[in-house]
Amino acid sequence: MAENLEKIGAITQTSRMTGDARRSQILSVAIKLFSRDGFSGTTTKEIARAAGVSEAMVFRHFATKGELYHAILDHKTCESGKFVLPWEAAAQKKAVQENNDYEVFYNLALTALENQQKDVDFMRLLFHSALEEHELAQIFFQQFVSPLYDFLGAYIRKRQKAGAMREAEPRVVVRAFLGMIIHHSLNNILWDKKRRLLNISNEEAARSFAEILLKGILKENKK
Amino acid sequence: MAENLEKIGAITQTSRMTGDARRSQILSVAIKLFSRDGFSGTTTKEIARAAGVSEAMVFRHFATKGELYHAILDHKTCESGKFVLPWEAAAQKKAVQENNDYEVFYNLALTALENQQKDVDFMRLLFHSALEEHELAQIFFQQFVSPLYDFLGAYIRKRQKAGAMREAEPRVVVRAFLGMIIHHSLNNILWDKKRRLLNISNEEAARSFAEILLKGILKENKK
DNA sequence: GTCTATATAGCGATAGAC
DNA sequence: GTCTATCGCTATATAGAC
Repeated sequence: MAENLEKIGAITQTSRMTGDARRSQILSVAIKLFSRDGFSGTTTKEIARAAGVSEAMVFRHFATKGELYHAILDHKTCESGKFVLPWEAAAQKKAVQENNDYEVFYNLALTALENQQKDVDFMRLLFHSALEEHELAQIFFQQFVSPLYDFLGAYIRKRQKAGAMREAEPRVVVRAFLGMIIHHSLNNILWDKKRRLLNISNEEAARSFAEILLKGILKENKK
Repeated sequence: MAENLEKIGAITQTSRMTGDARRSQILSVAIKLFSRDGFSGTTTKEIARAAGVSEAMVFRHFATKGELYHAILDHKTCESGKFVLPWEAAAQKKAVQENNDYEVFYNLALTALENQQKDVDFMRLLFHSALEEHELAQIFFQQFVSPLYDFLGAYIRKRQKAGAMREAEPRVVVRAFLGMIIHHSLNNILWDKKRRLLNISNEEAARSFAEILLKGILKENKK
């Protein structure tokens, strides 16, 4: 089913390693494989081979295949949680305070796009587990998506009260904006790398999306 | 792995059926199962059980598991191709001719959202196969997504030339708009049914998305 | 810590009776 | 057209030597 393990970047370090080193090495090849083929599409044999150890070693470090998968999800959710939350960056806080709408949306879009591009494996893992209705989807949802809705929703509400934005349900606006970003990332991951339907830089995408959200595409404002 | 086959709506018709009837019955339960658990996550035994027949019957109708999967994808791509293409509807053609921007985008969004809601199985199947890099993704892409970019892109270009829309790469605008729609559907399918992050009608969503795309959310047009 | 060898179960797929 | 029975294979997981 999965042929070329070389592409996985299999570490052919066959010499003896410390427990922890081996453990994280197994983890790292497993991430690649699970993110490529999903949980049931990946075999422990493949993982062992890609890590350059016997299957028994995998089961020494992780009692079951499911436990290995969980370890990855935990690891990834934690690690990503740290670097993905864009609104905690200093620049973003400043933009929010100064009501610099464009900066707020542009920064968010750009940070998200870059992070998603940096960790394609995590994106694939997330989608696989969402489809499989694995708990990662829920954890990620609670830790990241939900707060993001709150943050952006609150900002929009503030700007509406200030009379700067027109009336519209903030959560719907958030969904629209996140939709542009995530759908674009998803396209990049799943199609565009081969099919080149749309080939633009992250900066360009972030700028376009922020402008569309704020100004729309019509020339005349016919409200 | 997959416990409650009852939820699949397993047909417990055990009496003798005609070949075609049995074939499409197997197809229909297989659609449910594949869309829920993906290709490698679904076993032929489950399919047989859900269809109320023996495994041997499944293999009489479909030589291999892969062939069954293909039959589903073909079937679904065809069937959906017919009803999903929104720009062929009369109302949509009229709106395009009359340069009724709002109607064009609203109709497209609403049609897409309704179709996607009608056929959740197909959406899940599509995502599974996209992640698995199955050919359905490519077929669907060529038959549906690509023409949609062309259609909407051409409309936007026309309106830009007429001076009604500001300069912006049409394909990026298309991506932004489709992003809102598809991401919203995806959320409905994967999360919202349980978590109720955002609970709005398709009409409301289509209206909001069309308005955001066309007018943005700012009150003043500060170009 | 790592291996080979193996247990056990479940998979896709087939044979042959009815 | 449908079944039971079973094959050959591969999956996860374990035992025990080094």
